Amino acid sequence: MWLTIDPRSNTPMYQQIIDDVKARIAKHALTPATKLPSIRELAMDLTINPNTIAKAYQELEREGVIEVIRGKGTFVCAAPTPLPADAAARADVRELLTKVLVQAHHLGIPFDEVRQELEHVIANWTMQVEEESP
Amino acid sequence: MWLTIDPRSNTPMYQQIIDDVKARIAKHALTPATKLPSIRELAMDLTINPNTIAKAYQELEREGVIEVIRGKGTFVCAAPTPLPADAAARADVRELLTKVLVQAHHLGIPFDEVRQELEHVIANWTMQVEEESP
Amino acid sequence: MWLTIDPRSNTPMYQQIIDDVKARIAKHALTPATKLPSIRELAMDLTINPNTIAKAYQELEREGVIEVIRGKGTFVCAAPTPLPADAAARADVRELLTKVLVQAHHLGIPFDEVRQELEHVIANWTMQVEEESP
Amino acid sequence: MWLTIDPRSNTPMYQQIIDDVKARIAKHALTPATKLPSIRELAMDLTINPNTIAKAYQELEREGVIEVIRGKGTFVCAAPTPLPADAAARADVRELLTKVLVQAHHLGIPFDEVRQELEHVIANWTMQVEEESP
DNA sequence: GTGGTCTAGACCACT
DNA sequence: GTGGTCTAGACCACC
Repeated sequence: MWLTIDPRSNTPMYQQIIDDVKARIAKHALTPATKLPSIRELAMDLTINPNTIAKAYQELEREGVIEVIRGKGTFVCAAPTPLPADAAARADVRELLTKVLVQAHHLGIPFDEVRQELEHVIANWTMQVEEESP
Repeated sequence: MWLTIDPRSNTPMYQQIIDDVKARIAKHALTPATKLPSIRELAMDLTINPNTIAKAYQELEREGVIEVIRGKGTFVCAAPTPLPADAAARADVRELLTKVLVQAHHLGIPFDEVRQELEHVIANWTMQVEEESP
Repeated sequence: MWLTIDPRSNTPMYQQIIDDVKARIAKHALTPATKLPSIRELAMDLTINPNTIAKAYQELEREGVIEVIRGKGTFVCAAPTPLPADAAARADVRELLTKVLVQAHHLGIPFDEVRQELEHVIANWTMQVEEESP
Repeated sequence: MWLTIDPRSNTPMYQQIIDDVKARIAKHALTPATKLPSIRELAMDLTINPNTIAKAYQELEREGVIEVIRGKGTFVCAAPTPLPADAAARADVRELLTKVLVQAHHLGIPFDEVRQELEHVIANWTMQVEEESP
């Protein structure tokens, strides 16, 4: 019903949870004010330690993605980032894209196909919510 | 004169070396058969432990990016990956692009701007070789 | 009409109530013998659990700030602390001021400005009664 | 030799460590590039769990106060905040000072004495490095 | 019920 | 040697 993580991945489990929640929010599969499962609940579900989920939730709260209300639960925040257009943010994205192109080159994929893949991913946005934690 | 790495970064130093070499190759700043600096040389240059560079070179060789010839030195390999168009490779790129879009969303950057940034990075390819691992 | 509390804050709600009442008294916005709203009344107003307000009132009574008279209501006490000048109290204030200066340092604010801010706060005392617990 | 914390305080131990390190830096008892004791070392010294210190160090790094160099240790950062004068920072200090004055009022300490105490604390800055974690 | 803190002890990655 | 992650299980504060 909820997210699936891979304990054997080289990216830590708490980070996988963070990434997955952020991905779900970006894809509108998780809307503002939605209540996330409680730490213990999710821990049981994933059969991992509650501390690991607590760490993920704390980091997400620190990033302003979710908010914790004492004794009530944790909820998805309203506005992700109301800033109009940050230069640092654009540089950040540019750097990520550079890394994608570097890897594409070493996989033998021409830039044209990267463009196509980007269009493909954008077109199917909000559709695939499963599978994004290798 | 050669690559610059940041010991403070949370990405391990050996990984920074790997990323930098692969980026230079992708940008044709390092062409096949080019000789890389020796481990000791580079270690002195960066004032870091030779073991760290050895680890990076080993991993690069394992990936088929460079070639170590005993007694001669280490050299950039010829063809990165001559496969025409691997499905797994495309899925790999698609996944990376998904992550970029997720982060762009949380930075408040619309998809249009991501497209623009991709074009910008492709247009300036092979030009900027400095600075991509902080 | 009355105090406003923030359930999102990391300081507990009952503590916010305590702080707010004490601040209002210190600023003479609440004078001795004034009747506070009843627990049920306030609970309805803030739409929070009556237990939370009861806890705050209990603590305020324990500190001698307010007085609960069964069947009549709760009232602001007369003299906060008539002691002339307690050494322990001064040490207490000194410690708090130390913390302020430490934080000011890490915010890049020189001590001169802290002095100015103190004068500013003292000058505008009893004027602003809203907003001091987010 | 190093900091002393109180396990029975209502402020969590990891927070006490954070506060103490920041206080020492503010008082120049800890200068940039100084190496902090290792997690295990400090854990032995304080006879508390290494995880608790790890949490404190991580938070301090997140705040930009210290920096971790993989496999080497943790060090005090150089510039705390080079910003000239932030309005939000001043408001932050103002809010803290308001709280100090509120408490001073309830302790029966007049504002004049608060002023004196502030001068006293500033005058003796960098002198007392012991005792600030009640 | 909720999340927050702490302990004990383990394993891993990096230098 | 360093810090980073995870587990098991405990206790507490808040609502």
